[in-house]
Amino acid sequence: MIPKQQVEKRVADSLEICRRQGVKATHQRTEILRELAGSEEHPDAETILTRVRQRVPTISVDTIYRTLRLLEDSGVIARVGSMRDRARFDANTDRHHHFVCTECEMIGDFYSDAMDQFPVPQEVSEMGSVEGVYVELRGICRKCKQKAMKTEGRTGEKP
Amino acid sequence: MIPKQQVEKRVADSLEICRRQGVKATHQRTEILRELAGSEEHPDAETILTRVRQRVPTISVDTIYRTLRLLEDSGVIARVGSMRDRARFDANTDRHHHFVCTECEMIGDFYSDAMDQFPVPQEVSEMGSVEGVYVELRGICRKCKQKAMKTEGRTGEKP
DNA sequence: TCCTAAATAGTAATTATTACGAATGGAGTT
DNA sequence: AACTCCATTCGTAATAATTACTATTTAGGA
Repeated sequence: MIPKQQVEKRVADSLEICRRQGVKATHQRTEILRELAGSEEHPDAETILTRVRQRVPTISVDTIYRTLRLLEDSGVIARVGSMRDRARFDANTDRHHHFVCTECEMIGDFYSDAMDQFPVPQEVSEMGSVEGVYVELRGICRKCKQKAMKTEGRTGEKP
Repeated sequence: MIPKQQVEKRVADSLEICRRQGVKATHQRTEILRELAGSEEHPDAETILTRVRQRVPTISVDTIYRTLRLLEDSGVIARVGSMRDRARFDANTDRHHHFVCTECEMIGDFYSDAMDQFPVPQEVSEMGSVEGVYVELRGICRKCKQKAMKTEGRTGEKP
């Protein structure tokens, strides 16, 4: 669980960045941001909608999606996760990367100076100018691995 | 343009990998694979459908999507591109990464030993076992940058 | 050749996301 | 406070991409 104080700081910082870009800090935007900043699980739009509705019961689907796009464009949230599933979001603006479990879709954050400081290959410089990096490590998380072990143990058993 | 010989080799190799997994090499699958292997632009499902139809006029939407999923699961093609747009595909199975233009969605391949050999941080090892890496460099491609320059030149002009 | 499971075509259904039009709300002005 | 103006939101409809269904076809082994 993320400390409340930390959540509020992130919300305040993000809204400040928005304001500097002329994006107003409405009640709905604040709550969406707060929901995301307080979550470690990188929720999808529907999950965010359900949760925010507990506090803002009339919030609409349109507002959720519109706001998520807006916040993404403003650079205070990011879209993460393998593209085979629905979009998921992250309000952590610190430079970091993600581990994605291809089994259960769990997404975890991690930090890596090495990955942050990639040398941009010549090849790429010739294609254009690099402004961001997205790194995703994919694999099987602990939980899923254990589950697989158990299931494997059963193979060969009589029914 | 990719040399025909190279395309055919890629197709043959991919089908061989499929067969070893018990996946049959049907006409449709072969043509979808051939289309992808012969393209450098990382086409989306619809584009693949249109192009393959010139050779296999009766191929269905279902077959395209089903096959793309199957080939992805078999590991002979990959899903690429920023998740804000539709899925795009790549039949290049050599270890490589992508540069994506956030303006025009152009996708270019590049190779980088440095990125291939990144040390997996302890943090991540604790989350699970890493089986793949997806790296995407994002920015503005040459073409779009030039276009932006021209447009910028116009600002301030009378209408 | 014949058999059987797997694959496909054509179409319908589902799901996520975006768009629309009326209504609301907030900042600045008088 | 009342008024204006423009952005934002709500509720719902529409769109776009992807997946599912069922009858028919096909591949590949016995």
